[in-house]
Amino acid sequence: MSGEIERYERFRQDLKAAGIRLTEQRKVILRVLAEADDHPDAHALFLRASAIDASVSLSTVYRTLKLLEERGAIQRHAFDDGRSRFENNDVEHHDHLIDLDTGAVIEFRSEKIERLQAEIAAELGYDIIRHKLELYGRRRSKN
Amino acid sequence: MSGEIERYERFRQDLKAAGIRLTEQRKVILRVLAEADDHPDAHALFLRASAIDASVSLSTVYRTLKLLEERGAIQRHAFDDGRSRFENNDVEHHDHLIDLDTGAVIEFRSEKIERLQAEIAAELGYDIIRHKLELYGRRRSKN
DNA sequence: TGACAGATGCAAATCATTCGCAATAGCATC
DNA sequence: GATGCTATTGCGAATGATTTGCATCTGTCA
Ligand SMILES: [Mn+2]
Ligand SMILES: [Mn+2]
Ligand SMILES: [Zn+2]
Ligand SMILES: [Zn+2]
Repeated sequence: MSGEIERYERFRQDLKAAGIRLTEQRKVILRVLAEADDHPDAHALFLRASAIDASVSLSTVYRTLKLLEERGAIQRHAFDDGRSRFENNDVEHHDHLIDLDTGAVIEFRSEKIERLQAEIAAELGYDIIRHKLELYGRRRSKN
Repeated sequence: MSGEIERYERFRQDLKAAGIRLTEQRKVILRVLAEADDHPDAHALFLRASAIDASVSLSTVYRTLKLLEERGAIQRHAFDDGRSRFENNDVEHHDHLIDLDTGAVIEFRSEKIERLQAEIAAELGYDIIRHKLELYGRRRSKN
């Protein structure tokens, strides 16, 4: 992918601009996150980071994830498996369909659903700050 | 509410039919669940049950909740506060809007959204087994 | 009423995530 | 390039919700 380097640079700039130190460990984690095109959990990211630089600890992975989430650079998801999963936040908003058999996560976006959600909230007197839409399903048997 | 007793009876019948012992503790927990019209977590249910019968332990609340969930009698929700919340499963399917300021949980149902979800899944080659739609919002300021 | 498998309370174990703390290392300055 | 201050790190211990092992109790059915 060509976007990985830009993505990494964006992370880097953001931290630098905020006066946050760019440590070796953070660089590695930023790189791993920039390269990720899936929805890894903290442990998976720790493994990927460790492979590049064994000095990265799980604690620092957690701390960096929290930092980036607070800064809006990444998103945290809570699918039904107990762990938090993360993904870059520089992509268009989308929701997820989780394959119950394989665990595969499929992304989709429905303008209509997004609009309906806003309408429903408005009718109830609310503004939506964020939302969560997850479909859990099984591959349709082809008979 | 008039439905509470029927609801309690339904729980009772279900366990009995499955050859599961109707212990004092289970009766109390079933009653508390039958009376609940909110989305309490395990600890809240434990408090309500304890008030009726101090011999009910938190462990048994957890065990009973798991039992009822497995039997499809109650539903487990995982809103963004870390704990599981429960509700009777004998009501029409609905989704939730959570007030970020008060924690209030508002129920709603949109036929259109339900339909759209099924369509999207179908297009992706999937059948939806279950889904989760949660809106997190703030009361619209009235100016 | 008796027997016995299933259920309970309690404490200890899990599991993901966070935290305290002493040691380390960015980075601005000289 | 060396220095100093402070943020950051790794480690292990703490957390908080939930589960589990085990000795003891109790429904249920004969
Ligand atoms: Mn995604
Ligand atoms: Mn509900
Ligand atoms: Zn959406
Ligand atoms: Zn729904």
